[in-house]
Amino acid sequence: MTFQVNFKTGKPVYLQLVDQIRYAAASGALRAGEPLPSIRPLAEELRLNRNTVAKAYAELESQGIIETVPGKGCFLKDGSSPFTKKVRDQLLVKEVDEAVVTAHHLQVDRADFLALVKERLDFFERKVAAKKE
Amino acid sequence: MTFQVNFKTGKPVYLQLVDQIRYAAASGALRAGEPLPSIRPLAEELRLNRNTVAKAYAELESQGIIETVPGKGCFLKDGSSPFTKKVRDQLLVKEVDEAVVTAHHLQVDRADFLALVKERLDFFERKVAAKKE
DNA sequence: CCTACTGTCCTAGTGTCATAGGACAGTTAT
DNA sequence: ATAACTGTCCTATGACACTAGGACAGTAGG
Repeated sequence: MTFQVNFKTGKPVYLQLVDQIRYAAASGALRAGEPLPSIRPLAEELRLNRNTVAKAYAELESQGIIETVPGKGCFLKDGSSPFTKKVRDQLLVKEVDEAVVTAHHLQVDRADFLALVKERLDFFERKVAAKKE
Repeated sequence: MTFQVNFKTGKPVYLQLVDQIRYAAASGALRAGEPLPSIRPLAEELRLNRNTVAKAYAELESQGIIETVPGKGCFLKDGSSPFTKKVRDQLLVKEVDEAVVTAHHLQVDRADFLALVKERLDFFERKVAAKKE
């Protein structure tokens, strides 16, 4: 659970944090019900202002990924996406299309692309399995 | 070749244009060597400033997708990605991972996700084929 | 040459992002 | 009750991205 932010990328720091926490949750480094690092200590460790970290957590809560309990802290929610199947597909199609369009411009053909997708699915599944033992 | 931008999304307008032109190129609406709409007329049609459109075109050129000829205009380049296989995979992995992580949080399982990816690949292939006739 | 078109550069105005610190409400243990 | 935590809200400030309009350079055709 070690995060890294970069000021030079142009991408807002709080969104970088959001991505990394989403990634940590999907790869099993964080599990449902576990507490996230407290805002102030994490901000100090990353040399950020507490408000920047707080903004990232607020964004994660609005995405339904974490839950904050007043006075206690923030915790990773267990599954149960708050969206309907239709909305979830809309969200996913958007991201999948971006990858497909990029593959086209990079001249990566269908077979190579599918192989890459499977490889990354395996990668995450292995990570989650390793954490469960 | 009709584009639409939205000021309320928070995403910079010039990046929305970049996405749409990338999409148009990948789906066959634009083909290699064809000229893109001129900056000023397109800006007027979309009610944007010329520089906003110009910035989108500059970004596309830096991505190796279009080519601008001084005094003449901008044209869609033919394939031949300027990146090595290794760099291309790095770029793709980043986008694929984002989709995989999102799928995890949306509780979409491996089979459904792979089916969606194949469906979108088919979708683009059909569009390109339809334009070729 | 001159006009009309192409894209580009330069300089402002506006807004967002990140920092900073003060104050507040809820929880927990002493 | 007190102290030490948790997250939250507020305002102010500096840096930078986005948008916008004027002026400029290259190209093509009358």
